[in-house]
Amino acid sequence: MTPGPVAGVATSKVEVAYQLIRERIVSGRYTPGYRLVLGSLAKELGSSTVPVREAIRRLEAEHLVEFERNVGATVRGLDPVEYRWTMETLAVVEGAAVGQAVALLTAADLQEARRLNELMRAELAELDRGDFDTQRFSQLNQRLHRTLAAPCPNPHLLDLVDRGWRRLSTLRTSVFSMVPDRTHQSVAEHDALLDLIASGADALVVEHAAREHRSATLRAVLAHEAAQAPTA
Amino acid sequence: MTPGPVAGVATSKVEVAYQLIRERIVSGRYTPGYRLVLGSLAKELGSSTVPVREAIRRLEAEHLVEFERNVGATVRGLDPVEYRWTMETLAVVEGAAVGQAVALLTAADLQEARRLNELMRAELAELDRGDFDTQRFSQLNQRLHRTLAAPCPNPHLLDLVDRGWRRLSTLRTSVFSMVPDRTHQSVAEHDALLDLIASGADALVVEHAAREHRSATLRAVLAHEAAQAPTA
DNA sequence: GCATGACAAATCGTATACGGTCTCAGATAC
DNA sequence: GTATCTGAGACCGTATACGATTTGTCATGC
Repeated sequence: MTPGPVAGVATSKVEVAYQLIRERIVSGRYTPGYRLVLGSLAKELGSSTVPVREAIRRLEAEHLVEFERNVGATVRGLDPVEYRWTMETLAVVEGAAVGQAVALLTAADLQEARRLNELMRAELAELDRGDFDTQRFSQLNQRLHRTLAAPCPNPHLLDLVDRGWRRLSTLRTSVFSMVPDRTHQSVAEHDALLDLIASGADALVVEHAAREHRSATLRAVLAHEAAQAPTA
Repeated sequence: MTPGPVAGVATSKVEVAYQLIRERIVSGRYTPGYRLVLGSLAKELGSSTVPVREAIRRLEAEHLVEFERNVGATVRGLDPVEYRWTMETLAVVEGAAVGQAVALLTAADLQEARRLNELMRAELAELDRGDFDTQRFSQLNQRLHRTLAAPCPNPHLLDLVDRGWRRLSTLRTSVFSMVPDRTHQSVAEHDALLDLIASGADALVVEHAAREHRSATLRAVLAHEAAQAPTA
């Protein structure tokens, strides 16, 4: 036996199923409401339903899927209310993570963050030419945020930040395509945040700025929603 | 079949196993390092290993148990490092929750909090008589904290707070019995925090105070540990 | 006496099987 | 035409079974 020469056995079927399903949710292949049928997934993975079930329960714990007894699992969407809770929580934990990371940020980290923001700015220049790639912009944005939070020494906090990002990634459309105004503001706020860090500002001040940066996005989205559907 | 007349089917075996094991961990019956053997638990519960396994994986997601492939699950302890990460994270999320709750706190909530703190103070008076009940003191402390955080409208945040508390409850000995000094300081800080809230202080100020209150406990424990075992 | 290897027991990981529950379509009564 | 009932199909929940992996023990060789 042993199909894979060495590393074949290292990962369990649960892990395989978990990675596959999660990737499909995060990448948008499975959109909110999509039904995750144990039997079908098991057949596709060449396994039984037991590992698939366990993987789905794990995704449930991360709020990526919804599970109803005797009915089944569906991909969870982010309704406006959930979006708000998630963003508020992310503002808190990401702010704290960045605040704790600031003392450990190296010059290289800061430079990388600036580079990413410049790439975002460059992408933004395409906007006038009608060749703006929202997907790429969002990806750069996330990488920048990750760069600033990564040195945080508290793994629990980083895990909460990761979970928040993952939930947001289930949104089919990027926030930046919904509220185009936020693109320019975002880049400008990144600059301000990086300047603040470079100036050696106090951790609490940086934390507050990072939190405000995310809260501002949330406020923009809420305002946009209110404008779209005034009869809420 | 159907041993229970009506409500027997409402809960799944997974849920039963989860509740049972969690209760035993939190109550201290299963101490850190205790091995959770699937077969034994299944036999005790009158079920198969499959639901027990799922329950244990759920507890793993909450960091209450540790799972190693092909080896098994053990109850997780809070080593000093883990304790620190947990307390730091709790300081952040609990602070934020209290900060968000402050605008929604009713006079009755505040009064209840004051009452609980007075009960703590009363318990403290027993300390000199050698009749101090650490358990009760800790319980009052947690109820007070819960009272202040509960009105926070963000369920995600409250969930994180709850998880933090649950992890801390796995400590066999209360912090207050380890570092007796913190008892008096804690009560005093509660008073200050309640005064701050009653004075209509800004949410950010309250948040910071709540965070500092918990951070102070962490610092006290760390200092105590350093004094106990200087050769770390 | 200590290291090394093989064997056995314990336990995990997953496939298969089957009973229970839900959903939905079609038929029947009004 | 609408509402209710009935039945079949799909799917979930869990028991059982068995192969795979780990761990500890004991014998063997140095």
